[in-house]
Amino acid sequence: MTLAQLRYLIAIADSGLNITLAAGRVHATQPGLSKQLRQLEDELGFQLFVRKGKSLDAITHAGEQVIERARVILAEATNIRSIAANLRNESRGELRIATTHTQARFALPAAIAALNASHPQVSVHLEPTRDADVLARLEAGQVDLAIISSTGAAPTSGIALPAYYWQRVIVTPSGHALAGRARPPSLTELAALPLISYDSSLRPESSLRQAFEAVGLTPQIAMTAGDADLIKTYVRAGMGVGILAEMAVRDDDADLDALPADHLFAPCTTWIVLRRDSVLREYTLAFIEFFAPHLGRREVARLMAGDQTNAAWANVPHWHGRHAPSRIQVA
Amino acid sequence: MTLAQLRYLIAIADSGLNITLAAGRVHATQPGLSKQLRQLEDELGFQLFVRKGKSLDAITHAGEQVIERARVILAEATNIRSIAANLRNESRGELRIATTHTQARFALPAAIAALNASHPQVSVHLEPTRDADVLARLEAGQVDLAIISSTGAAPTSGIALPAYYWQRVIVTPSGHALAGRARPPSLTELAALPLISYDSSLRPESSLRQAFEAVGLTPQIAMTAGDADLIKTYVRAGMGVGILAEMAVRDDDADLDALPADHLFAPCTTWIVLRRDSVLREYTLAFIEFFAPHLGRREVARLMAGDQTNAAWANVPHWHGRHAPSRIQVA
DNA sequence: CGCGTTTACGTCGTTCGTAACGATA
DNA sequence: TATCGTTACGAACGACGTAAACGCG
Repeated sequence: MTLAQLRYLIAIADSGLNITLAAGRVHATQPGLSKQLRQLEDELGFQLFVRKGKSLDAITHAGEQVIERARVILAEATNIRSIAANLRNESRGELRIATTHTQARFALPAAIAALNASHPQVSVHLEPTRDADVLARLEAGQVDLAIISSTGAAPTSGIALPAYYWQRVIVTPSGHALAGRARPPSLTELAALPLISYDSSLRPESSLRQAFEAVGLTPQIAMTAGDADLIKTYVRAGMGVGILAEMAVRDDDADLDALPADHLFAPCTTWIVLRRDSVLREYTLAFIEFFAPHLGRREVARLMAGDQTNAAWANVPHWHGRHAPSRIQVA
Repeated sequence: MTLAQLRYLIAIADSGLNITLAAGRVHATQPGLSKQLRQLEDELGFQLFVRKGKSLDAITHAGEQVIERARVILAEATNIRSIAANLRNESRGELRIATTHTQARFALPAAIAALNASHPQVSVHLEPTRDADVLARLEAGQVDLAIISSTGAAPTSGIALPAYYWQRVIVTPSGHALAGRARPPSLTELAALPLISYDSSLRPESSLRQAFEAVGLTPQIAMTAGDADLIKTYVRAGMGVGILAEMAVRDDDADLDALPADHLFAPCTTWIVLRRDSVLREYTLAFIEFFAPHLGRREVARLMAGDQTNAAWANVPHWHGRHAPSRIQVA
């Protein structure tokens, strides 16, 4: 058993059991991986994968267990290299972030630009990931940190640092009846309109859905999209009223009206999630502080060490606090 | 960085920074380790050890961190091999146990004999370890399980399974005044006598000491020894009254009188402690069940998974329950 | 016939042990 | 001078890549 064999094993598992693809990803040749996999299986004395003909068809039960352990080994090996890189003030490196479209499009650019200015040698990889898969990618070690939102409690896997709070807003075409009035819209009024929101609002545990159901209403979701830009496009086209994150409404949306909806829906928290026991590169800490200024090196170190005292929770800002005045109308 | 390099690194750290000794322990040559260590340091770009002349003098701060990570890596590599060995019903193996003298001498022999009968290919290594170091050796991966006693709460490091309860007994030479009476001895009476007990009873947090101090008495410890046999020897010699674990009093101590002391001292619990996230060989589970029959495969699996429901706690036996009638007089 | 895996083979790099050297107490 | 670590060297092993063969859809 060697570190290379374990690395190949993980690459194969993460490439959908396609050895050729995995070989490319680890910058090696396909016969090399094939042979090393065989040798590992020989040494362990059982199959890690189920073969169908010559191809790999599935992961063995024992294979799953081994892969789980191998991930820990590779993560710790990376940690050791991070310790070394930090110690020698190595400025190059990469930062892999798994997050959702809204974060990547509206919340992250400022922080990434700042990081790029202060650490030009760091290449940032934004990995677009479906909501449900973000934490899995983090746990699998495919990314260095995850940025994800939730209503209420922090994600249970990994270590979650609260970055900021945000609210939903109601978006209509400019001049829509809803926007002109003195009184903010109610849930009942919204339920009568065709709504456009994120894909995740179709899930029964969606906080949007739950807000309606709590008062016995069923929203009429005319359309969903994974992407705030798409939602805005279809709102412009008159397909319905958009409900989306306040970060997604910007100055260049002059042809849209945005109404606050914090009286209707519970606030959301955006979390930075880190792997437990991971050693962070210096630039990762810098990025975290750019993104969430209340999370300085000291606070992150304390939270990573498992300190549950909520000192960091006290200063979590609302999204507004850190950016140019929003276009959201105050009713 | 290779697994071998990390193994050598740990061996050196665990051999008191003596490379020659470490080389012997990993069955390799001294120049080999020396070179691999240098290569690892070159790759990481910093010194893992502080040199004094040619010798290793201390571990670097960064070295400590790397060693910590390397231990995790090696432990997980061992776990993978354990998965494999279990899967192929490998009957050979070794079981390394760190424990105190009393356990090794009086509590473990039956379980080890039973294990040897059912798994003759398993070689058991009893590692005599000072009380305070038992858990450190477990965490360092030098042993597979630790067996340790405490009054009250479970050890915090690792996963502690309660094996049995026990009490202290008062041991006197046969015919001693204390033993002949109708009433059991009081703390006040004991405090007036020269006592012989374990080394650990000198520590201020010792539960023996605390029992006396709770009622404002200071015991007169005439002598301590690490070893119940030594204590009994000096009790026989008339040097004083022994206070020791009930397991240490056996049928062949006919020339000693033993009085129960559970009305004076709080009960103790003996724990089996396992590393978190360790994969146990089948024979380790067998051993645990021999030693503590209420800890079957299912219970251990549940506790290892982090289940905090105290189902296993309900059936923890007292030492008496599992052995031939004790010689301890019931007052 | 294309895609993906395995087999075969030659080269290169690396590790390891032996032996000699060096430093330190 | 004994102990421990480093350097030097040669042999052997093992990994890797290229090229060709094999199976499968």
